[in-house]
Amino acid sequence: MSLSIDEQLNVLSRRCERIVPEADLRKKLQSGRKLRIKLGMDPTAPDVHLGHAVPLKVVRQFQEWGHKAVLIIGDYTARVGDPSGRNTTRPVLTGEQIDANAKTYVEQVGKILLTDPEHLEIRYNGEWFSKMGLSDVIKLLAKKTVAQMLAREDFANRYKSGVDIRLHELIYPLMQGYDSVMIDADVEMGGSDQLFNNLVGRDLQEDAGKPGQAVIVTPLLVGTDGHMKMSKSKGNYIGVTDPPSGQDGMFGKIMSLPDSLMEVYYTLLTDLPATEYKPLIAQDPRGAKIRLAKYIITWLHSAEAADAAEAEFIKVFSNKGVPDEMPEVQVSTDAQKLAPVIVKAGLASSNSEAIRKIKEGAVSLDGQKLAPTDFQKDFTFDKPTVLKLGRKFVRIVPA
RNA sequence: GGGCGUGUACCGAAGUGGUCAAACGGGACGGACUGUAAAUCCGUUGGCUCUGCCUUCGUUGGUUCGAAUCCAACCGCGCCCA
Repeated sequence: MSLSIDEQLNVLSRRCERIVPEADLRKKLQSGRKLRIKLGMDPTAPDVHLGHAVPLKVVRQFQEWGHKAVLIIGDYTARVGDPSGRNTTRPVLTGEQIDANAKTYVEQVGKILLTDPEHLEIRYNGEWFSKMGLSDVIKLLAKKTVAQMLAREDFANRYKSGVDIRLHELIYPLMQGYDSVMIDADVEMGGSDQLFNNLVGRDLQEDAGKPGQAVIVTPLLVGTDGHMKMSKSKGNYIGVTDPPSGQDGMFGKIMSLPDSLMEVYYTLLTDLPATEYKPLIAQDPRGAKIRLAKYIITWLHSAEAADAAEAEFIKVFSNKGVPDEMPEVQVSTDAQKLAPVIVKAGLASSNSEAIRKIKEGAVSLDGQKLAPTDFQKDFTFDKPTVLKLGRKFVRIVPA
């Protein structure tokens, strides 16, 4: 349990892209104090995914060494509403939505972190921001210059390429940094895109006459598409509460990852030694993927769920079978066209799309592929029937 | 406040009076192949009561037999000047 400081830093290095400044972190670890490890989350969407899991795993590591995680829920910033992304004015979230999101956050984060009060403190930044007056805000703004803010890479890029930057976005780093001042963070965790914001926190703390936090950033996890950062809005994420199997389950999502991602996923999401997974990936990429899928499901669900998911996967995809569990739609027993049924089953968003899919040969009933002209036919469902479109299955049940 | 630009489908981007539901690329989705990988090939990518009809090219109103294309006003965005 009592690793030397060097050993601790070595453990951390697996998931840390940068530690700034490393000497400072070393000093904090040496002090023997119980450190406060800050991690901020915006409750704008209710899903925690594997991309978040990377810094969370590091936080968990700190917890196990006896330190305390401080989770900041950015309720105040969410309440203001972030209009970045020009054409989609994001609706301002209501207090209830934020509370609901925050609650599920804490639940989901609990899959990864220790949640007892000794190890976890949860704070909402509305606690201090809601009390600030304009003069306080101006004082905060005066801490930094425009040039300093524009030094941030993504601001600089947007500015250069003419994508607008709203003024409140410029002050986000300051707000986030102010959180660090208020909770006396010793260390702030984040993805590598947070480096700038986190360093602002360090500056603000020192400016306030407090010790500055050390900043640790983790690599960004690439999403299931294989090239963009995992994020909710890109739809390329694996949620920590996703079901183990099924069409949107973890097993399938992990199996469909590009091989090129295997090594990073093993490094960031498992604790297996490189000497073990590297040869595995090289020799048997498919086996490596199955092992990874089972590892992650065991971690976030259970070993039994992992076995079941594997069995299901082999049955459905390796042996082209039919899954045990699938969503059901109730449909009347009258003769009817198939397209509306496909829409009702959620496999297409319009009749036209459903008809196209039939014409493309993507649709089958009980394993019988439909002919392109079958969209004109009437079908009668007097017994349960398995409808398949692409990889997705739905059971049609007579009502 | 002034000048100059610009606004096309999920994104980028053609199209400057009819042959435009709108080229092309990316993405996405399907099919073949496979390891639900990659690569490759093929198809689809506004809606509908589907061999036809309806609605779309920032918004509204006009010109015209006919407009994404011309005119006007308005709105958004960018750059420059103040």
